[in-house]
Amino acid sequence: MARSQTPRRKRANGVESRRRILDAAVEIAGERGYEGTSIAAVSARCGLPASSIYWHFKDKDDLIAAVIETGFETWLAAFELPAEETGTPLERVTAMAAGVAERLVDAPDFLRLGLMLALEQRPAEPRGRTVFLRIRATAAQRIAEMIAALFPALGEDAVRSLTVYAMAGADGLFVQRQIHGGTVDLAAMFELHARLLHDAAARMAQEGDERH
Amino acid sequence: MARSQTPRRKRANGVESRRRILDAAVEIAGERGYEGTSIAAVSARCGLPASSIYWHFKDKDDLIAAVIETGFETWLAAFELPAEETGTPLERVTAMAAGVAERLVDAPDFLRLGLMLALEQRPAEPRGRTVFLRIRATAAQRIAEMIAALFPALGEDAVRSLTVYAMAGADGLFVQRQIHGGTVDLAAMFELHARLLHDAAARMAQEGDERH
Amino acid sequence: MARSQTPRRKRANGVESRRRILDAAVEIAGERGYEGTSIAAVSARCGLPASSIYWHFKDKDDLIAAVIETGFETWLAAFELPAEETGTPLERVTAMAAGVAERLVDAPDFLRLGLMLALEQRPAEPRGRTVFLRIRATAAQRIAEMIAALFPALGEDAVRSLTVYAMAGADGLFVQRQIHGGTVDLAAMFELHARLLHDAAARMAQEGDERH
Amino acid sequence: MARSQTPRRKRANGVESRRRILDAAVEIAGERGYEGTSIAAVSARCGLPASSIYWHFKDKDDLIAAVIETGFETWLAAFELPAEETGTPLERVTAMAAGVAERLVDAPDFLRLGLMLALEQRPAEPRGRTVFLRIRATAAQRIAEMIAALFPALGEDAVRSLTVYAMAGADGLFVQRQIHGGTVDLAAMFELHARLLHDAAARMAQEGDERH
DNA sequence: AATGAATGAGGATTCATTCAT
DNA sequence: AATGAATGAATCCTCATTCAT
Repeated sequence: MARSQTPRRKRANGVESRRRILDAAVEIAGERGYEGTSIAAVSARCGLPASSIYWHFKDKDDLIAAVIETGFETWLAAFELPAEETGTPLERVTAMAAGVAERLVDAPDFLRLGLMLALEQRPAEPRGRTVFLRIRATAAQRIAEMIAALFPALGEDAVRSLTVYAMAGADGLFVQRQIHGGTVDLAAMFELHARLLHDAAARMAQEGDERH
Repeated sequence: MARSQTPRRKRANGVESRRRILDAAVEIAGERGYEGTSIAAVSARCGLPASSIYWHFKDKDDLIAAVIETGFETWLAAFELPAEETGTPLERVTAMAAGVAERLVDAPDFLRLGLMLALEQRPAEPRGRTVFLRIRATAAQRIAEMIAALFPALGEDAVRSLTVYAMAGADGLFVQRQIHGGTVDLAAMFELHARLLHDAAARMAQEGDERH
Repeated sequence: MARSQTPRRKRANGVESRRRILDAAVEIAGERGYEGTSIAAVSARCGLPASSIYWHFKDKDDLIAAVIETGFETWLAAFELPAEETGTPLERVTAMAAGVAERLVDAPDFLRLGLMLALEQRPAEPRGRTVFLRIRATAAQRIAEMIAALFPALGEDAVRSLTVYAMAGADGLFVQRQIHGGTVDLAAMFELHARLLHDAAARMAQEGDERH
Repeated sequence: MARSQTPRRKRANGVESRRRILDAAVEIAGERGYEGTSIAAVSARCGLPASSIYWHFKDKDDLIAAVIETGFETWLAAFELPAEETGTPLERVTAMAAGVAERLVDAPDFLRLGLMLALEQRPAEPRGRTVFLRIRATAAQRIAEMIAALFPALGEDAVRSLTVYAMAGADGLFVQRQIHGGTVDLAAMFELHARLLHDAAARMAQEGDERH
């Protein structure tokens, strides 16, 4: 009985701790990249001793990978899929782009980290990089399917090119936002991106048609 | 005569050494980013002891900044400006894009480093980041001027948007290339980028015209 | 049971380790001063790796400050206060001086370090210096009170002068001892110091009296 | 002829350079002690490259020793010896003390350095320390002779004690001045010191007399 | 008389990680 | 579930010194 007087708190709570560590880690890693993220810094920011971090994660690599994973999960969870599959192709491409733009505005930490990892080219690739690239690949797959569905006349190569261009635009606009901050109107830029992609797809579809 | 037989143990040659250090540093920093670049690694790759690196550069920060600076200089030097200012706007935009694409293929180290620095958001900003952003800003200025010249009907905002989009596309395509390697046909993608930019500019110019 | 045979490689014991580090540090710093004290040397003398020192102390500055602090504490603890407040002024001053002389003989490391720190005049003052000066200031206060109590006729200025002279004599004799070693009979010299101080105080008190 | 157009300056001038180096070195060493004085810092303060310092001085030890030597020379040079050997013993002791006090006020760098060296107790004694102690020894000799001359009745031991006490007072007051700055009125304190020394000598001389 | 360049040893400090409790 | 203590390897950088010119 005397025991339960000091209530809850400090009653070791794994889930909570794990979350706190991850929260601290995204912030730091999103600011400073993989190497710039020291366990000591994460420990300082989350208030748990470094050794506790090792109770929850095998090693730094594991921690960063988890950051990417859960970061992506929460990012995805925020998406309310438009579901209704109606409207002109332009409308649908634009709607999609608007969704991405919206998500991009306030979840930059995990994405920034991901991009940094993606740019690195070191011999022993961090697992977080692999995870991030896998996620990107499935995203690209999704985009490719959408393009193919909206413009059935497009050949495989055209779809591939457009997909690459679509991803590139998203990455690039994200980078612009990182660099120039609020100055860049992500919503407007993504609307432009959607429009240009749509026009390009439409033209390519037509050209492809004519050729046959 | 007999004297010059042994090359006399490391004849002091500042310029040469500095170059060797910078060469080693771009490679490493381009692969692993700022934090990932250890002075010891640079020392190992260039053959000079770490303390010698500090003769040529005040600090790691100074070294990285110099890497960005000279990296950009050599990058620019490789550009053969088309000079002849003729052709349709589309031709000219495309030519410009082709030039950039070409440069992007084989000078990725310094650019990758620059992008990584740009993405970082640490409290004490590395000087290299500042330098890189300054360079980018003048590049953006150049692009804006070109767009304004080719499409005089465009308003300020339109030029700004198109410039951001142009830079974003370039960054994004560079990132795609880093991630997917040779799979991405930079020349083709930049041609597409140029075309879309041109079409967008043309349409905006027309819309602006009609409004008045 | 079989288990506890090997003392299990360095059983963690914070308090013990901290003490060992401090012990090693006083010795070295007392011999060579602040800059002359390398963490590596301390590590070597106390047997703990350098990195362990940093578990116990934030920095070298922190370590040296702790050396001064605990050095002074143990030094003070060794004083058996005469308690009995009787005897002629001369007897009491002499008793006090004898006590100090005694302490000065065998606790020179921490004091030598303190004096060296006090003499330094570098822009970024080591924290140990501040601590040492604070301690000295309270010691001086104690001396001033004693003088004022024994010679109530003395004015403020006279007390201040005598206090400065008392401290100066102590410092100076300590220095002589450091330089000339056993040759200097600290006990005798401090007895002389006490006598002269007493005479000066007595005369000043008398002069002050006559003036009114 | 064309040669002498750019006049004097930079016309290598050994004496000048040597002086600049020494000036820089006293300042720095007087602030930070032996170990705290880096050749690089001296080089920065005097404007000559580190390698030039090695042209004028064999090594750091040599430089510091030279600092002590020349520091002492200029210090001594400033003394205008009272020469006239008249007056009561008290007057003469006081005059001497006044002279020392005066010199002590504005030449603290070299003395501070000397004291720091004297306090150090490291295995490999810097040559500067030896030099400083030698100088002190001759100074002590001078004092002893003066005391013996003024109080012929004093025995050897008494002279020795008084000499030690005289030096100790000077050192201690110097230290007080270093610590408390202008607050300490060196002139007044040295006058007190002289008076007390004189009284002690007089009494000792009398006691010695009576004993016989 | 002077100096630019170089260099190995050592400086303080931080790193990721482990382990006994 | 958590943590205080420890640790070897690595970090950046400064040190005193040398040497060819």
